[in-house]
Amino acid sequence: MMQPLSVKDLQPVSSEFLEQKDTVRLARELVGHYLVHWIEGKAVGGKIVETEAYQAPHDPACHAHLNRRTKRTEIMFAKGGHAYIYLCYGIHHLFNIVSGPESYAHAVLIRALEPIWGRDFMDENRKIKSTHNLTNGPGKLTQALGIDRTLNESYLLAQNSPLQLFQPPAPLSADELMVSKRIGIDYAGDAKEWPWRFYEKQSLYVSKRLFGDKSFLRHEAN
DNA sequence: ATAATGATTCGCT
DNA sequence: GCGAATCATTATG
Repeated sequence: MMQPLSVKDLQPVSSEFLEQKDTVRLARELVGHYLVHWIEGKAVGGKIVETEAYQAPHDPACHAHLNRRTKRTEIMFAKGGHAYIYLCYGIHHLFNIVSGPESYAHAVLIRALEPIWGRDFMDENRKIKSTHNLTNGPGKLTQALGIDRTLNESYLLAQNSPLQLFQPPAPLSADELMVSKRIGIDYAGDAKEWPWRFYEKQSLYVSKRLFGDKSFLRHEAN
């Protein structure tokens, strides 16, 4: 059977990949990639299984809607590969990968992860029993990985970045992927219907599935 | 299994 | 002040 996947065997992503202008496509393609937070030389992270695209200027759900520049949104205008991490509901740190060329305020929210490396560290951070609840949500995964706003604005492609992104050994095929509307943006009018959320169909580590997969729900209850 | 609610801080009007 | 790209807990059927 397969050896456990080692970070050493993975290729970092390219700057071209993260600077592509089509951020919806990037969000789709990032599913299956690997995110690592290096903590005292140890890898903590896993496979990205759920993402959402946010794209100024025409996306009302994007913090930089209409290209509004504030202290908070400024980093979204940087070139792809920077981290945009902000505090949500006063409690949760949400991790985004800034994307597109410089001056394009685009980002991909990382919503769920399949835990692979540093499980002990994650368990300790999360203090929760079920492994299915470790990283299946944008606030949960940052807590598990120890990601907070001290890492805001860091550049993931820098030589010794504490946060790194790696390519999948093989790309995910189209039939392994699901598309849905984005979550938690009811205030965004029309845009709340846009199909800009992507997740791995059979993953047990997705935050919220579409209607109708009863067999999964039974599985999840364990 | 679904619904309601409190937590808690920051950005912005 | 208001509301937020969320989550855990509690209550109820």
